[in-house]
Amino acid sequence: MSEFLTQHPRTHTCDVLTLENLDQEVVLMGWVQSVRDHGGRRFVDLRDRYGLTQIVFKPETSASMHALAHELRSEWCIAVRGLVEDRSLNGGSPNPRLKTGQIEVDARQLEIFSQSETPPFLIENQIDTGEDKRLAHRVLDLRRPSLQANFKLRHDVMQATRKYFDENNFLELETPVLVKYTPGGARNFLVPSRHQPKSFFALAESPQLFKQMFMMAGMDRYFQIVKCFRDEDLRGDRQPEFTQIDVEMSFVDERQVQTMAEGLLKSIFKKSIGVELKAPFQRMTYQEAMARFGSDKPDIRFGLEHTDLTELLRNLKGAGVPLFEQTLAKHGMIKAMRVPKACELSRTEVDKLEDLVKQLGGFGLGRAKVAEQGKAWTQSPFAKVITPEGLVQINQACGAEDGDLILFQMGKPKMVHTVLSGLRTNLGARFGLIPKNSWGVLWVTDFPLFEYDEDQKTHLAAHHPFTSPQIQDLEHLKSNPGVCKARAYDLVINGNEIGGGSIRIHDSIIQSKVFDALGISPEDQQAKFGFLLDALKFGPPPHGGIAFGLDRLCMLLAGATSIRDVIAFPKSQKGTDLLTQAPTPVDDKQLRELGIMVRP
RNA sequence: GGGGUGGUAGCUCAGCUGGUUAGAGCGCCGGCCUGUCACGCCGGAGGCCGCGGGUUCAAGUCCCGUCCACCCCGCCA
Repeated sequence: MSEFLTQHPRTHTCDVLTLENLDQEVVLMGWVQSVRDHGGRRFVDLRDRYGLTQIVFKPETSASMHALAHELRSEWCIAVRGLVEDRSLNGGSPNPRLKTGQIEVDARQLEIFSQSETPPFLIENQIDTGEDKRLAHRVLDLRRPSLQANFKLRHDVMQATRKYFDENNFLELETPVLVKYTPGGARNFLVPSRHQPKSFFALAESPQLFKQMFMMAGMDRYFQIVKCFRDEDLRGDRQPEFTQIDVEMSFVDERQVQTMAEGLLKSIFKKSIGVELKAPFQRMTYQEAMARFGSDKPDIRFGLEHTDLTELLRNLKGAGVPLFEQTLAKHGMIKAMRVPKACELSRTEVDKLEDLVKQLGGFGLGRAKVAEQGKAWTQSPFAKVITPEGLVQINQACGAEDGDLILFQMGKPKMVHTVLSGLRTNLGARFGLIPKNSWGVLWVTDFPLFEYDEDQKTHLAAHHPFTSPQIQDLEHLKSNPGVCKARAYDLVINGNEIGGGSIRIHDSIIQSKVFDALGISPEDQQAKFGFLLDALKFGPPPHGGIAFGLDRLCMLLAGATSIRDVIAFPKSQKGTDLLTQAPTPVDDKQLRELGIMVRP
């Protein structure tokens, strides 16, 4: 039994003691950050969640404790009782970098709760350890002050969220995790049913339909901080299980959902990092975002905008450049990005950009350096063949002046946008064009309702099949689904998709038409979504909502570069848990019980 | 599914065109040290060079395969 825990409970945390506590007897508990042993003076930095406090062991205070302190090693868990002393009165010097740097605790009593093996890496903020090792020893990794700060921030975000929605009459309601499997969309994790052999649940990829049914049930305003599961390939900002702030409201249009979301974001930014966001947020249509930035989640904190040259060059019949002519003949797109001369790129650096282009799926990188008052190009494969008129018009369209570099990309629009926006992000970061401590927040609106899938030769829902079409497009649902726009909106922060939502369909006739456009037969509609269609028969309210990626939001607020730094126990990129080694095979007995046979 | 980067001591990394006994810094262990806080000084231990093949008189180094981590494309209604 610990004498400390029964007789001397903790009196303070390691961040609070100052000269105001002089001569008080205090009890601190925590981990040994470091030991500096001078023989007659032994210094220990004691660390807990809150901070560091220096402990000093002196033979004249306690010879036995001074001797015991000799045993101490990094990460041992200890308790210390002693008097708060002024460092500078003891022949020492204050440490201005520590909140508690004016004082030290002269230890009269030391208890070692537990010893520690030598940790595989240092517990300090500067992380220079491979991520696989950090994840394998996640408990130690989480002891780092920087990660502890991340999780404090995550807590603050969640609390701000709950408070905000509570104050605005939202109910925090829960939805099932084990749900009906529905094909389409993200791959589902499957859970075999023991009671219903050969049948499976899916883990919810989002609470979408349940929150809509809450609206139909008259709950009026719903929110939930909820885990979602998607069995897709991972990225730095994507985990197979992640957390959403999920919201749904009745009797609203886009603007009201967005205003509510802006209030939430303002509150979260204020309470977690003390930043005042200005609302309403900037707005941009999907079309404009793609045209100017080649992305539906543009980082608007810097320039390097794109120019579409397709029409211009079509009018000029390719302007003498065979590559342009071929692209136009194949109905491809030609876009350019002006890199101002301030962003100096050597020829070899531009050559290296070509590698990036290929990584992004492009074939090559057209280029031209503007010279002679915009009358000539150098360092360009097009320079010899382009018509003078074409050259001048391209320069003008791009706003390019002498010394500027124009980068070209042409082909299928999707590829052109992927490559050019990838280049933009890369160069923006390389030239430090992104202002520090700035927040590029915007709504992207007017998304297409459908995307055409070239493999399946069919239209798929761009957002999800319950998204309401814009009213002027209703007539095109059948005849020309490709032009229909959705009442959908994304919230983008610093080039990250942080949230997305829509106004939903509350009219069963329109819902059927959308299903028709998606090529889902009436029988399938009934089999897959019968419960929803049924609910739509009983007076559904107009409703809409939004969901935010809590992990991504916390990542941005924490200044982290990976979502894994704000998830306590994340998975590796292959979806495995390096800490517990999950997933693992299971016993035959278990499989038999579930009626499952595993292929060898 | 595809492309890229990396894997050498506990950690971070160096190791050239293949050539003696594979190095450094930090950490670790022992000793000394009464004012450190990146403490200092002296001494010491520590290696399946990711794994499996191959080429060669000789492989950390070259070739093939494979595993793992990370980044990107596809994918993520």
